[in-house]
Amino acid sequence: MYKVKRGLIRSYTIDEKGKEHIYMFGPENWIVADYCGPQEPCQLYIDVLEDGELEVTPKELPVEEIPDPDALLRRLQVMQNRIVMLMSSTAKERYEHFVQTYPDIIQRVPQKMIASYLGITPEALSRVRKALSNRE
Amino acid sequence: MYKVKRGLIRSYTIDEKGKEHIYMFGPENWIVADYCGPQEPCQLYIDVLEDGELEVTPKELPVEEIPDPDALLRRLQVMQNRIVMLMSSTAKERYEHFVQTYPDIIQRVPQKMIASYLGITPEALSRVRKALSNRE
DNA sequence: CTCGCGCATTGATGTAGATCAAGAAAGCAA
DNA sequence: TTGCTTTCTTGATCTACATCAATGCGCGAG
Repeated sequence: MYKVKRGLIRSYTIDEKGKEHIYMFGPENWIVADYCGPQEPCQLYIDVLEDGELEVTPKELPVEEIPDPDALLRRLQVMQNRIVMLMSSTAKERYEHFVQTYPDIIQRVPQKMIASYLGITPEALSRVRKALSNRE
Repeated sequence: MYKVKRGLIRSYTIDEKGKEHIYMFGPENWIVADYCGPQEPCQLYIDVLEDGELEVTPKELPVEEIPDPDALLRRLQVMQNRIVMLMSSTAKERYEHFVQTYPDIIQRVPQKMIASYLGITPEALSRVRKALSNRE
């Protein structure tokens, strides 16, 4: 469980076909963690995109001492939105939503990572962007 | 925030095109809630599939008094899996995973709801099932 | 029983986005 | 600067799944 003080990190999985899927970005003040059970192997990888400073919490911590329970609720909310979005929106809609929600992140990571976060290929994202910029 | 004592409930959204998307099923001992912010309108609907008994917690409850914080962590884990799955798996893989994970629910709800949970159409689910039963 | 209605199945066709391949730009090291 | 690597773009084709439409199958109400 990492709390980002400065910098930018990402967490992602690699599926059976070897493809990376970005699960979330962690800019300043976000908490990034792999919430897997106590014994099961975690399925997320985490790495650093921009140097910075992290605060690490061991996952053995008893639940009662979770530093910021509100953050958990906010996280649930974000994930809920993400699921609804993955089920009901097109690539274009998802991208527009991402731009609105995380305008700063767009500047800070390569497009292929945004594509990966959105669940589409870099090619598809490129075309979406083109379509949007054409119709101003 | 509902805790299911007996019975079966579901939560779902309705998108702009009027389509329903089942967000989760709530069998015995599950907690179902819409984790939206304090003011924003909730986006989930909840209704009952099998009569039973619910325990209701008002959402104004301060975070510290959340009855079962472990449940929140488990929930995060389930949602994490769901997101990864929506991004990386085909309809068939998602269905197989669902069957393994919730074998009982399959018996209890109509297929169209399972399709909706998986993010596919009932027709597509029907074909997936046919394909699976053909190759034994 | 039988009528009606929601659910499941099946087929034909459409489409968003994936995949493959090849260039063009943009970093970045030396 | 030059060259090398990585990212972005563009086009052609392919495929999983959606959509539309028709048919069959329970099942509950009358």
